[in-house]
Order: sequence, then structure tokens, then C-alpha cells
Amino acid sequence: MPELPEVETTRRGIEPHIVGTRIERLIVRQHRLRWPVPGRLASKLRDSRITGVLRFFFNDPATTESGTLIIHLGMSGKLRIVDDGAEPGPHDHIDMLIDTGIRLRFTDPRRFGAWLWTRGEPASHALLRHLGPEPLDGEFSGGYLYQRTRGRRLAVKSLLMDGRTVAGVGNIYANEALFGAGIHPGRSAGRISLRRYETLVRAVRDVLTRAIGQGGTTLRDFVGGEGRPGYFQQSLQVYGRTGRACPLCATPIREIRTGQRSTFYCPCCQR
DNA sequence: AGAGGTACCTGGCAGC
DNA sequence: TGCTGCCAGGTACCTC
Repeated sequence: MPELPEVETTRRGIEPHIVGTRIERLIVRQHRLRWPVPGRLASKLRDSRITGVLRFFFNDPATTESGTLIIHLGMSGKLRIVDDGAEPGPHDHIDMLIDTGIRLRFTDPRRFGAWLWTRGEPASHALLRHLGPEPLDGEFSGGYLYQRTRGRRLAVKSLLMDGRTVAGVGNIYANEALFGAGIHPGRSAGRISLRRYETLVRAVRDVLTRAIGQGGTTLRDFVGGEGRPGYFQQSLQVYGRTGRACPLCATPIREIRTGQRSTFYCPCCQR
């Protein structure tokens, strides 16, 4: 689930297999996802040609001729390409049968993901409308964060994880980026200087770019689009490393809760 | 308006 | 061994 690197890895994994193909059939074994899978989704998609795979935040909208299928991976959702005869497991909720003889299989044990349909401009769909810029976009800058946060007391880590501010930074990469920028995760967003926000934006871009290059982070149940694991976990510097030595100063990494989520930081390097 | 808590669902794991 | 409780990549919705 995916944070941006996991979604982008998934997109890159499936895109070459499905763009330009025709959807023969959709098999929905479980309709109860984050929101119910629309009853008429299968008939809308039948015989549609897939013209592209876009990406917005945690969503993988697949553009077809007649509209856009919005796939949200939630926390535990995976998309992968399987052979036509592959037996479904208990959490393989949806199969999309492609005319080339393969299937796009959606697996989601926790069922926080979603499959939705929109006929209009996907960016104006209710799920996507309020999303902030993507972290690798030019619009996401130190000035942007600085301006948005004057007078706000919210912890900067919670700010980073709010999709309305920036889309695609979840718990893992928020922790890593704040370490990279030397900013304490609990610091009030309104009490961070423009200069430090510029450093933070560079750190966010750096950690996401490196994670995409390594195919994301494998945590428990993430597997890339083609079933390969991500290797970024080996590069994590603070996430999940409570009590272990900070890679910069060897001070033990601390763990706290910020907005109900586990937060990891170096008490010496991050202020 | 901003900030924090709750709910959704299942699996894995630590602790008893 | 088996049960219980807690935690996990997200985010909409509710309340204060």
C-alpha cells in the first residue's frame, strides 16, 4: 500500500501488459471493498480498450475508451499480472481478463482498497478532487509548505501525511524524509522556517525517488506489479528501527505516536 | 477552521 | 497449544 513508490512500482509493472489491450471480462468475487464495487462495473468495462494507466496518489486509474476505472490500493491492496488459469486465493477479490490471455488480479486482505468508475475527468472525481500536488511535481515546494502552515500547530509529520497537502507520502516515507531533513516529527508545522521547508521538500523527493528506483519497500505484504519484492526496506534509516543506532550519530532511534501512527526519529539529529 | 479520534477489515505476532 | 490484544502501508467522517 501503498505510498507513492509502491503505487508507481505497481503502475510500471502492469502498464506494459495491459495498455492497448481489450478487457474481455471482469470477475468480481468480493464486492465489499472500502466502498462497494459498482454493480454495473463489469458491464461498463466489457470490451473496453485500455488506453493508458495514470497515477494519482494512492490510485491507479486505468483509462479506457469510455471512462476511467479508479483503483485504490488502500493499505494492503496489490495488483499483479497472472496467467489465465491461475487459481484465486481467499483475498483475490477481482480478476480482469485481458484479450491477450492474462489476468490483472487484485488482492486485498484488509479490503481498504476500492474499484470505482468515473465517466468524467478523473481529477474531478470526489476521491481525487481534494488531493494536493504530487511530491515530485514542481508545485510542491518549500514556499508552498511554508505558506500553507503559518499559524498551524499540527505536527509536521501529520501535515506530510495529509493527502490534501501533498499526495503520496505515507507513514514510512514521512518518517524517512523528516530524518533526512533533520526535523523533529512532532514540531508544529507553523514553527518551521522557509529554509527548513526547502530542505524538507528536497528530502521528500530524494527518499521517494530512491524508493521508486528500488521498487518500493517490502513490508509484510507488498509485492510489486510483477510479483517482485521491493528492496527499499534495506535503505530505511529510522522507520521500524526503535532502539537501534542512528546511522549518522549512533544515538538510539526513538519511537513515539503522532496522530495514532508510529513515528521514528533520532532525538539528536532531528530538532 | 483546524485538530484529533474512530471506524472500516484481516492477518500476523507477542505475550500470557 | 491456544487464546487475546495489539499493530499494520490509508483516509473519510465525526466531534470538539
